[in-house]
Amino acid sequence: MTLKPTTSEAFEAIAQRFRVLSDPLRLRILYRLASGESTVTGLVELTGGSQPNISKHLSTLLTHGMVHRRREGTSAYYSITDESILDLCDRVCGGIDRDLESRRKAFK
Amino acid sequence: MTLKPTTSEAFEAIAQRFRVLSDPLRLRILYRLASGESTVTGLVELTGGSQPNISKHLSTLLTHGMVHRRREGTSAYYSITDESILDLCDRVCGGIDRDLESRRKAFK
DNA sequence: AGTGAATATTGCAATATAATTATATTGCTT
DNA sequence: AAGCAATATAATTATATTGCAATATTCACT
Repeated sequence: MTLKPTTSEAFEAIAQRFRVLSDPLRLRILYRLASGESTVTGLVELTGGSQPNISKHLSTLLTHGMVHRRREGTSAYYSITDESILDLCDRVCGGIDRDLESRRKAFK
Repeated sequence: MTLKPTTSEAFEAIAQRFRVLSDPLRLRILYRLASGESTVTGLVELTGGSQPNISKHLSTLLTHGMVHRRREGTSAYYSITDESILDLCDRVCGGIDRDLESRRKAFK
């Protein structure tokens, strides 16, 4: 462990980041953006969510600096700010995977 | 990216893990447990939280497999199940750090 | 200016989460 | 078995989050 948070502000900050990632729809959006930028409409079509809902989730992702917005005409193109965010998700995925695997072993 | 979640169950599962990590007090507990197991009372003293509150947070951490509980007498010794959880936190810390650093540069 | 398309915002209802207080359980020790 | 210490569980209140429906904004085009 290289960085050790001590103040409550630090813990709040970390918790907040995790919270942003704690919604399935936001995760879906991020994974989609991993393969390149997309418009709101594109994300609406992919996810099946409503336009206002997607828009709002994108707004929170933007607020927390996880995505970047490029405006062009009436469209807004969103992209991932920091690819390492997906590394995080990947690690969590791996953790779940290992967890399920070990439970599977214990089962049989 | 090695694992790509597709089903909504998968996204829910990932989101859920992030959600467990999205509370400052739970993070504080995990960081404390990084330096070895601890009793509930120990964590109460460290964090300044109330006993029932700490107990409940430990219970959710236990439910989601992030900590292990060892009972001994009237005491319960909690420890981290998987150290890699803290790697996650560390990465988030690093992300915040880089973020602040770049903003600092942009500022001056 | 007026219309339509893309995106953003707001108000509302439902649900979920967190902390507190009070109470219950569990296991020593005498 | 009674009392005490450590932990766990309700029940309650306050707050936050989510999604939907309706509305607003912004820009392009005629």
